[in-house]
Amino acid sequence: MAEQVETVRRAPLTRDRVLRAAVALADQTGIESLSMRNLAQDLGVVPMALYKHVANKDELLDGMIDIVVAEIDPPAAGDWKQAIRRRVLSARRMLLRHPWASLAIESRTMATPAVLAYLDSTVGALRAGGFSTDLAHHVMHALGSRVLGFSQELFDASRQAGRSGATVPEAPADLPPEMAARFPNLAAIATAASHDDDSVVGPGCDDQFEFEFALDLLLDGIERLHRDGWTSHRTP
Amino acid sequence: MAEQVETVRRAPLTRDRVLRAAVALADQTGIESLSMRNLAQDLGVVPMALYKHVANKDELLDGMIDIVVAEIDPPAAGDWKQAIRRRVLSARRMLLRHPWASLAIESRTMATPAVLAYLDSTVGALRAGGFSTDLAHHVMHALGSRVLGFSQELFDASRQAGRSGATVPEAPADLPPEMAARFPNLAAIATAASHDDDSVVGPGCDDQFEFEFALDLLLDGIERLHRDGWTSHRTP
DNA sequence: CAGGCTAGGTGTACGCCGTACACCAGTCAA
DNA sequence: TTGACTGGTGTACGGCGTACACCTAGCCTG
Repeated sequence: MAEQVETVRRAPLTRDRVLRAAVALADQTGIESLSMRNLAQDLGVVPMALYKHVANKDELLDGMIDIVVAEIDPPAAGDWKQAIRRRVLSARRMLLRHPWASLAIESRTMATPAVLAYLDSTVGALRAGGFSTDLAHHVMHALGSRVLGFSQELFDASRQAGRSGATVPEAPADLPPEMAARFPNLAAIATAASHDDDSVVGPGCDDQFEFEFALDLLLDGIERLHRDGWTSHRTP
Repeated sequence: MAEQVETVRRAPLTRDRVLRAAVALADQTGIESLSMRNLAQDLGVVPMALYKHVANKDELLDGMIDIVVAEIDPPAAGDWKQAIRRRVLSARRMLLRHPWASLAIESRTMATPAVLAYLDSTVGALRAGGFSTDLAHHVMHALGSRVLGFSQELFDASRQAGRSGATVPEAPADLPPEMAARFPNLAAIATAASHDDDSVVGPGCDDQFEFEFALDLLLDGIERLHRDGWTSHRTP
């Protein structure tokens, strides 16, 4: 009386099993050799079976990103500076564990829930530290591109797939109300950017300003180090 | 007496014509629809003809990167800070003109001549401003990931295609002598990193340190703004 | 128990991709 | 004249994402 007809019944596929297998495969063999066919083979299944659990390869990648972003440590209590620092370093460790992730994240349009949650709680840590929404907004841009390219172009749609250089500001595109409810801190800085400044030419998020803000922040710091004769050697 | 047999003799392909057509195509239709077949069609030629001018698609991408990187303004004379600032902003304008370039650059191993020349002359501007090679080295890392992801992992090979998380430092991998001669400033900071510090655990470029250096630079600047109640509004 | 619905795995097929390989038409040096 | 070399051609192969039709097992309802 054989328990099963002939083979040990394989555990049934689930979306989660598919995504985790995809992450493992990308970790081991690199993102460029992650194909639906290879992934299916890893799972002992025919390629088309995957499409019962993810809509297509893009959605698979989005799901993988959500999984690894969720690995970033939650924000710690206490001093905002320490909290942010730890958070960013945790994100970096995640990226080192999953070398494909950084490029994958940058190449997506990225509005996945886990990414938004990550950004939102980071903004939350800033605001808890007493930052104005205005400053928190710019700080997120400044930090963003450092830690993963995250949030760099979060608030405008102009980045889309390589549209020719037309840099029309486009719509302010603040979060839809359902999102705003789930991510209040993000909503706060998004709307802050829109209504704060009547003086500035267009509404929405001034990408150029953000870029120069971060750049000048770096340059001023660098100038200070230079002036003070900074060196990485501990004095002997 | 027809001048040509039947068709107006098409201008002969050259490597440069191929690369520029590829850049134009990527600008117009996005990098994801740049295929050897589409490119060949644009040039009025059969796909395989391209391979007489570029070895393969990866080399095509490298060539495209060289072309757009060469568009970045050369460093201006005078104040280092102004010079770097202008340079970085020029690079940014290039990236806005060629939206595909930033991802393309980050996904390559990137040791292409134009990229190295760009980095080298930037280091040169710093040194001309009196920076120690030590400081210039760290500054390049701090600036690097801001402007394009450039130089981020320039001096180590560990980034390679998604090798599993093994973060072995690997060989210091300073420039081969022929490269060192062409890019003296790069060579200076590369070797500076290797021989300066006997105290540090391993030789070579400490990636983690670079990352924290840049991060702390940002955080300190941010802290200062926060303390001073900075706001982007001009006082009314 | 019969019948049918549905979720999930299968098989085949299509059009795209990069590119290996054999070929061929001019041009030019010997 | 000849023979090599340069650059464009044609065919073909294996891999990719995925549309579409199919099958099967389990369950719900009568």
